[in-house]
Amino acid sequence: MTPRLGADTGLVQIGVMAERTGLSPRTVRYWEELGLLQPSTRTSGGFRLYGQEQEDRLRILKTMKPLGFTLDEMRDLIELLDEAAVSKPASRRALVLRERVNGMRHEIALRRAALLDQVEATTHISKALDAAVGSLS
Amino acid sequence: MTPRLGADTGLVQIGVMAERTGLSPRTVRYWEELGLLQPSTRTSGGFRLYGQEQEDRLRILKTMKPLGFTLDEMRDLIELLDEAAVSKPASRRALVLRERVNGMRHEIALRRAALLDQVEATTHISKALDAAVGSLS
DNA sequence: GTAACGTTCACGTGGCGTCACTGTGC
DNA sequence: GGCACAGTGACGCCACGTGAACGTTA
Repeated sequence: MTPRLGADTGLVQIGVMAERTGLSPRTVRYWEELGLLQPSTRTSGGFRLYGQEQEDRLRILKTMKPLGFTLDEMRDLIELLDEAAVSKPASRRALVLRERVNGMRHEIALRRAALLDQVEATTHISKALDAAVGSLS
Repeated sequence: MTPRLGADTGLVQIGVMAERTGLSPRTVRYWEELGLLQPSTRTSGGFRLYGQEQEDRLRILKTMKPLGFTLDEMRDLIELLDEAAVSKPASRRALVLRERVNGMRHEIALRRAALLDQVEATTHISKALDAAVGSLS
């Protein structure tokens, strides 16, 4: 009588979701605690259940994290996108959101530039290593 | 009678060096504690004195840090380069060092690839933001 | 019955910042 | 001799987790 979790719902428990996304269950719970995602529902016994939407979100988060955003910033961004998705165009709210999204884009452009600088730096270091190897040959 | 620190020696105290390199004195001392650099000498009273060589090293370290290396890894790299600089070519030691340098280069290539992936990721996120803004207009 | 899940709390780590107090030096 | 700067040592902090303990669920 307990509803099965199988193919019908497409929902999985935290362990499966963790495995799929390459995160630890512990980390998923931690991110939830910070407000980055909610399980789509829970079993009557309290087990978290996740669907495709959550998996997508986890992958996005996992991708964004190494860009140097803090988890709090990522939560803000996600809230922003969620809100934008349901906000009426041309509303006053939409104006504010557009403003904030532009701010984010600027921020991201800065990170991007920083990343490119760092790529540059790797070539410098490689050259230093080449020089070191050169003196050994 | 106390030796002057002025133009003759070119040596400066930690505060000046910190300012020059954009690091805090605390950071410079901390890096020393981890073995990343030594002051070229000290005053009789114990003040650290730094020269051009240390400044160069600090700049290199500062550049490398955002590439995702830990300070310990950076210390290893520096030791490696120092040793390579004084090691006889064609010695057995040189062989080992060349090996390790190659390992490092591989590691750096991996970081570089990761950085480029991250640059890619910024464009994806930007697109997501574009879409969000688009739905608001 | 056992593996996975739940919560809560504490601890660890890297990389410094920040006292607090003492010593140096121009 | 005054005042900024330097020294050491210890503690604090932040972000990001990772156990450990102990009970519940599938």
